[in-house]
Amino acid sequence: MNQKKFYVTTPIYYANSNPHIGSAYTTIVADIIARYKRFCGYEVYFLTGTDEHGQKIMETAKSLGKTPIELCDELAWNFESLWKDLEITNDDFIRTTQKRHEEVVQKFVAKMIENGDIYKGMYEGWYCVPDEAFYLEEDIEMIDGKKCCPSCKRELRWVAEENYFFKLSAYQDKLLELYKKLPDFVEPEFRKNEMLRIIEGGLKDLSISRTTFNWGVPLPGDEKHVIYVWVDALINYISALGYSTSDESLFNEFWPADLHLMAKEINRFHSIIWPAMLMSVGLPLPKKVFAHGWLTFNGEKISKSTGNAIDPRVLMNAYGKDAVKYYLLRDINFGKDGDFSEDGLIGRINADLANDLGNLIHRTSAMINQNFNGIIPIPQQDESESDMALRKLLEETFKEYNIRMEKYQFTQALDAVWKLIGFNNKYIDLNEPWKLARDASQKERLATVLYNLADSLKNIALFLRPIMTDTSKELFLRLGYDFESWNSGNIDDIKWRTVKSGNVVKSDDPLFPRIDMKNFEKVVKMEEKRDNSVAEGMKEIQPEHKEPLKIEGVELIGFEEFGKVQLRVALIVEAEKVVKSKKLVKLQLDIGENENRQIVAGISQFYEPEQLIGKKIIIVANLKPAKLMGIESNGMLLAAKDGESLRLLTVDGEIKPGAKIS
RNA sequence: UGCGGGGUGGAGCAGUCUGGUAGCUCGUCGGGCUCAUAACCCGAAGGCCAUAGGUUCAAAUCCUAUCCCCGCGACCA
Repeated sequence: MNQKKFYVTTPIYYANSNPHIGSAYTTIVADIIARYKRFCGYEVYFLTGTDEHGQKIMETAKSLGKTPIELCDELAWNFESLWKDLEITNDDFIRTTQKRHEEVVQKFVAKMIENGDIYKGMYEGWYCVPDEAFYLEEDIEMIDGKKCCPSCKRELRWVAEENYFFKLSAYQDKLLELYKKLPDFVEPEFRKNEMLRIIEGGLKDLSISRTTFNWGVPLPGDEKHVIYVWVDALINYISALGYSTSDESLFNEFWPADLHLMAKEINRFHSIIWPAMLMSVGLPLPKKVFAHGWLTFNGEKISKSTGNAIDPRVLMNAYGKDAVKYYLLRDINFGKDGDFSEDGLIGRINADLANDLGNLIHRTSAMINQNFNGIIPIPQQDESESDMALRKLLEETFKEYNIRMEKYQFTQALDAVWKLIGFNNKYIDLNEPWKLARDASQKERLATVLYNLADSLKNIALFLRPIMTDTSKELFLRLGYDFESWNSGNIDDIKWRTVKSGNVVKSDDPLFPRIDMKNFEKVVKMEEKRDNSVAEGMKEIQPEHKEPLKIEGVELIGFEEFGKVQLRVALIVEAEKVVKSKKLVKLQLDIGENENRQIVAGISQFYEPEQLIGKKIIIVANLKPAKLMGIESNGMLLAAKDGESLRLLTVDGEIKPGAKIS
């Protein structure tokens, strides 16, 4: 028997910060796809992991006083334990610092070298040493006949750093061919078009090695260089399968991948660079790359700086895994950007889970209890008009559900299931079983109606199985099945009149109680989370978890460290709006000791220039100069910001400009 | 200004590729039912599909131009 195979991957997440709802989204979807495919009889391999090399990780580790591997260990653990809590069914968790991965990376790159796709070149250009930045020829400013930095006006130096390059440009035509041959290679379609435009616009060779730091995989043949993180990271998809090792059985079984899932910002790496790399070493290409959209949270973009990077566990613990998963898939059209809001989640829970599904379960089991002592009765052979309609709808739902799931259109798949749920509620009204129950001659009809309803619940449980696993399982148990019959279920068990008569229905508390908004406190409070208290709440909710590593702020700093920041009082002498800019105001400051200072601040939405003149504000006096819209800024003013409003920090009473703050 | 996404009844969205009665959920209003979680079922009101041109027998859908909103970057050091 040649069993159908399916290999699905998430990106490996960068071990630079903790998982949030965004990374959870990708992983949850991958998990649902894996579960669905298994349900359909596929042998599935599902891979996720962490990306642990690169300069950023080195720097983050340093700033936390840890070694890179200590940082990675902690963060990898945080990811792994989150997936465990979410009951993600990944088959492997790969870390790029594992030996099994690093060895494959070296072999892979060695092969690229062997095939003549890597060459040593110069990464060169006009470099501003103080700014640590390269500038393009067209951006350079000419001052006194010298090439100068457009930002700080200092003279630029021609700098050349030795690097290895991958001949990505050589794969332009082959990639175009690939996109032409497989129109569905990249989805959604608008993402494919985006990639096509990038390819058509011309591909530059990719610098794939670095010498300025060493936290990475050494380049074979020239160990001064480490391999560029992205090249390193992408190879995880095959290193996890044991490619080029003594045991290639997984690789032979599952490669090429059926689906690489990710968010849109890293689509380019998967749709252009990765296929080119595989072409270079002569391996088959993945069958599909799917780049989904971004989530906002309550309408705001998710970012660590605004503090709304919610730990998914907070929501899962408060509302239940299934509810959150249902909401994510039902309300956010997979592929496009979408908003995750707690109100939306509660709305779905009440309308769809409590009112429609939960209530259907409850009323059905209550009637079976009342009329048949909880035993699922035996139906009559005949089908009434409403029975036939129910049967027809079940068959249509089955088709629609599978078509949609195959295309990763979860919203539409769930929509179809909920139409079926809705019709079952209507079916009850059409048949009025409470009236049948009062008429002894209608006992058989009553049995049929209730049997059909129980049968529907069983089918609904199966439809929901890949997505709402706990609910599906619980529903099976309530219908008198044991765990084993649920666990061994298969998509083809979704069939008309196959629930077992004689099973004893368990009546229990409502599966999804309604959430009464009046007496309910939301888990995420927009105000509080800004000061990190979500992390506090999280500790309480799940004390069994090791305390999550805190990357952003909160850690204590020493006095000396604070002392490095020089704060001073400054008098605003002049203020003018920067032309053509939305936010910038240029300020001339008196900072005492006969010194004047120019700074540029992004506050024009909050203050008119006239209001500013004469104000005494607080500035950071020893900040590196920066260039904003071509204007030099030598410092930064302090201001308090709360959502839409912003107020400057000032001093309480008279004090000379230039006074130091300590 | 670049790149990308979007503007569809009060709210949130689908439909746009492959033109042909504008659909779903929530909300509102009216009715029904009582097995059920103040749930369920039926009905109604409410949209010139951002704007202006064009193609067509026919445009939310195709073409052109414009306006507005969001994300990233540029200017939030």
